[in-house]
Amino acid sequence: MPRISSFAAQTLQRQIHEGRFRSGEMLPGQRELSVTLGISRAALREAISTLEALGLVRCQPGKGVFVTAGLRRPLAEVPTGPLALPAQDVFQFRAIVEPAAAALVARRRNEAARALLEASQHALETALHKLDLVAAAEADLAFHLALAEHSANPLLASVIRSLEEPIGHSVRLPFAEPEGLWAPADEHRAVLDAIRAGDGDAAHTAMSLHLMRAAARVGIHFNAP
Amino acid sequence: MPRISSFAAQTLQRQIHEGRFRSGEMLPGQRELSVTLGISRAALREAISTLEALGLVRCQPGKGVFVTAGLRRPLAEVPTGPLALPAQDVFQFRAIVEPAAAALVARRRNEAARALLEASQHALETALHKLDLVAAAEADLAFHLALAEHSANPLLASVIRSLEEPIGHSVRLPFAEPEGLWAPADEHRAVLDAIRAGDGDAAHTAMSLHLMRAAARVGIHFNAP
DNA sequence: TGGTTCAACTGGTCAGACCAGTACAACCAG
DNA sequence: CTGGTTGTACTGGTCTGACCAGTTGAACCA
Repeated sequence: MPRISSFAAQTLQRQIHEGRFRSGEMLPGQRELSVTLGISRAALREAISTLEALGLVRCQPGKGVFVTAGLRRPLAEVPTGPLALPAQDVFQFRAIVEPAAAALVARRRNEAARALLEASQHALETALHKLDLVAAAEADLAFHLALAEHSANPLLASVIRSLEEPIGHSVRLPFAEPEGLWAPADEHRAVLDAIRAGDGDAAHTAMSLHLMRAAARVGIHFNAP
Repeated sequence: MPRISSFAAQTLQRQIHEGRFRSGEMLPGQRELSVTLGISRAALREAISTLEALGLVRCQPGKGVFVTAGLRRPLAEVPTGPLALPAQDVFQFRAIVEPAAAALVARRRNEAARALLEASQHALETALHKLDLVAAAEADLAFHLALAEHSANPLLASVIRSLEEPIGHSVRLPFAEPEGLWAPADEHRAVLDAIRAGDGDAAHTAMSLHLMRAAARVGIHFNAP
């Protein structure tokens, strides 16, 4: 890693990500910053050129260097809490990402993932037999989270994981309706069957159908993606 | 536009894309090049920093500056992204959420959204005409962000917004390839046409295709969701 | 009070110097 | 002749200190 300017670029990048410099804020002056970093202004300016090309900062002659990097708060920005997000939006978003996750899991044909999902499914059915709705909602959520976790896409997994709370809420909603109590379990089974068969398209369809029906059960309709 | 180093970066970009300097070749020495361009070496070096961040060029101390644009190179050598996310995962995730966002925008038939997207498209084409890759990548990213922002789903918008940097990085990658420079603009136009027509399915397909091709341009293939 | 001026910032550019690697040719000892 | 050493002329990387051109705001004067 020889190259002071690269090092400086990485340092600034990290500090921007860590929130040391926030979006829209001005960086310290180049003269001051070069002293702080212990490098010359020329090297600093090369680092800034790199950051500007990467779209993290923007220079304005006579004014300063401003951070333009996006607000780095994926989770904090999403209002969590049951009432913060319209259930319709949550269902719509889930209908976008979860079928994709199901399809990815199916195509992976991963034994461990399959076993975990079957365990969740078993827990859900057991809970329903005992009419333990709290445990059922828990197992239902676990199924969806496990699916995301084993999609082999870290981004997808992390996004769904970060939405655990609103998803948990939307999962709980249908259990408040006495009729069709077993519908979620049946629909999960369809997803599971497709995964067992390694059929990505079928898993996608099954999960899509599941979400659409779950939403319908609580009187929510959304535009299918 | 007053900024010698930007001008130099654009000039070199053009010369690389026009074949004045070919892939793998060494650029003239910085001292010589600065004289040729009529600027100081410091300014030239800032321009080279920009090109290196864009992945068009690679500096090797003691040897020279080499053109890497259009070279089939391992992904590891691609300029390091802000988050250390594999580009393949980013493209796969984008291929899940962005087509859905495009479809939602198309079905909304919102005039303001359409105008904003067309402005981004115009900015992209203008930048490409000037071979200003920094501005082009910026306009490209703006198009994708605007799409998410006007999907009318706050969750979708927030998730994509929070991934601005990895997305921005994956958007920049293809611009380092000299061939198919206009492909992103053409593919965006297809998406825009579908949105104008209010055809959600067509928008979904067009965006899906765009992401698949953009990934293919940098040698990345992922399982389509 | 209102307009002008001035000084202290900001980033942008420049010139010239030096260091640390690389490459290669010339050289000299075996 | 061969093989290793040395010298030298390149390369990019860094630093210093200077100056220019905008921006800003306070001090000043009409």
